[in-house]
Amino acid sequence: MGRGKIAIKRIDDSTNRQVTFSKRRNGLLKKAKELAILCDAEVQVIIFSSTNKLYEYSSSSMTSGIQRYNRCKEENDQVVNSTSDVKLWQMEVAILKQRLQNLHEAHRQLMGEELCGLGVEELHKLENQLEISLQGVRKKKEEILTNEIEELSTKGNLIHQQNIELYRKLHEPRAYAATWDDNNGLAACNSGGIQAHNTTNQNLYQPGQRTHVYR
Amino acid sequence: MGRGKIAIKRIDDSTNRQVTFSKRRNGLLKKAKELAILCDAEVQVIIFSSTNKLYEYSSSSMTSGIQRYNRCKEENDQVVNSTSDVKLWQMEVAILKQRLQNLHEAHRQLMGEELCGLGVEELHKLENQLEISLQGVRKKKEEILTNEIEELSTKGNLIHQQNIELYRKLHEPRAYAATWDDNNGLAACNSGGIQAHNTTNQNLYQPGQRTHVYR
DNA sequence: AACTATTTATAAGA
DNA sequence: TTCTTATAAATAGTT
Repeated sequence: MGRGKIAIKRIDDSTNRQVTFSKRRNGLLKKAKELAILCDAEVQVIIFSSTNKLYEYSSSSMTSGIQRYNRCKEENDQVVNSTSDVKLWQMEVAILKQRLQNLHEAHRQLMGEELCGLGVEELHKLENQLEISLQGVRKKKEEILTNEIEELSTKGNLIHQQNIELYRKLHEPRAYAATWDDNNGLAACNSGGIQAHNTTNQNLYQPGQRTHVYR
Repeated sequence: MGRGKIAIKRIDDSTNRQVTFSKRRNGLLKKAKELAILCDAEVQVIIFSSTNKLYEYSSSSMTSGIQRYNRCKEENDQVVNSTSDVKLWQMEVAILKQRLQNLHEAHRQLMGEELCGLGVEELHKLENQLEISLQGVRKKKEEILTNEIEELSTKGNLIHQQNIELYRKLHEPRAYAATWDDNNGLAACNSGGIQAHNTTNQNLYQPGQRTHVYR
């Protein structure tokens, strides 16, 4: 309809395309409106131009129209809902809050709080879990402390060896043999390092407490 | 456009309306298609007839078209409302996720897992906490069981009393006074209820075990 | 953006 | 419904 007939395929000339878009877009929207009014129909039209501009017509509200469409399709009702992004984030928040609450409750129970809702069986399980936890923690601590002790011990021995070496060199001109008393004197010099190790060791074995073995 | 001009208002004659709907619906869909092809546009059309029949056209997929529409609408909202809702919800999600992660880590440590990152001091605190928890749980359990025992005991006594009463009534014609032996006989009859109570009580105070009180 | 020759859509009738 | 056809409306190309 016009001075000449055109084939229905993409218009190459961009100016021409833009003009035609403008004209036909208006035509389509007008016809949509007319159809809705004349025939008592519900009509929605969504148009995006090639430059990503949005044009729309809806005989009712676009949202309700789309919802009706979704209902009719009986498909992804939720996903395509009109206020989609906000709703999705809100859902995510709700889910996270629920998870947080559940975890929080479990956490408080592990802390020995909020035990009112629990029965004997549940308390029993909780107790077992706590004992397992305690075992794990104590094992880990022991491991760390044992390593520390070993390290310090090795270091102490090394220093001790060095002392013996130094002592020997000091007394070389006079005599080569180191006596017991000499060694003793050296050990006192080195007390700092060894002391730390001993302190740790003492803490490790706190005896006679209600809670036994490795605090 | 036709033999005569018509006013754009609802067509009263239902047959005429139906026919016009059919014709114009096809026209609209055809024009929508043409617009999309000619002008490289994205077009969706949704039409519900007055008899609730659905007709549609979409140059791409209806779902993606509607989603694009939603996204576009939201962007416009964001321009109007600079501190957009979506951003706020996203922030909330981020905060909740962080909290969840922290709590989760603490939880795992209370379960005696993931202890590698902890030092001796932290392990020590954790251990203390677990012992406190254990105390709490055990106390609670003991409380529940004690109550249960008491209840059973009361019930047992009540039944015992009833038995005495019944026994007395049974022997009424002969004599009113119940002897020691008589009572003893009754207690034996009632042994089931009392027995349960005693068993529970014994379990409660298991002495000299590493894991004491009700496994 | 207006104009207008033509094409297209469609109202009414069959 | 569908076909026909006269006519209204839309619009392609032009200014």
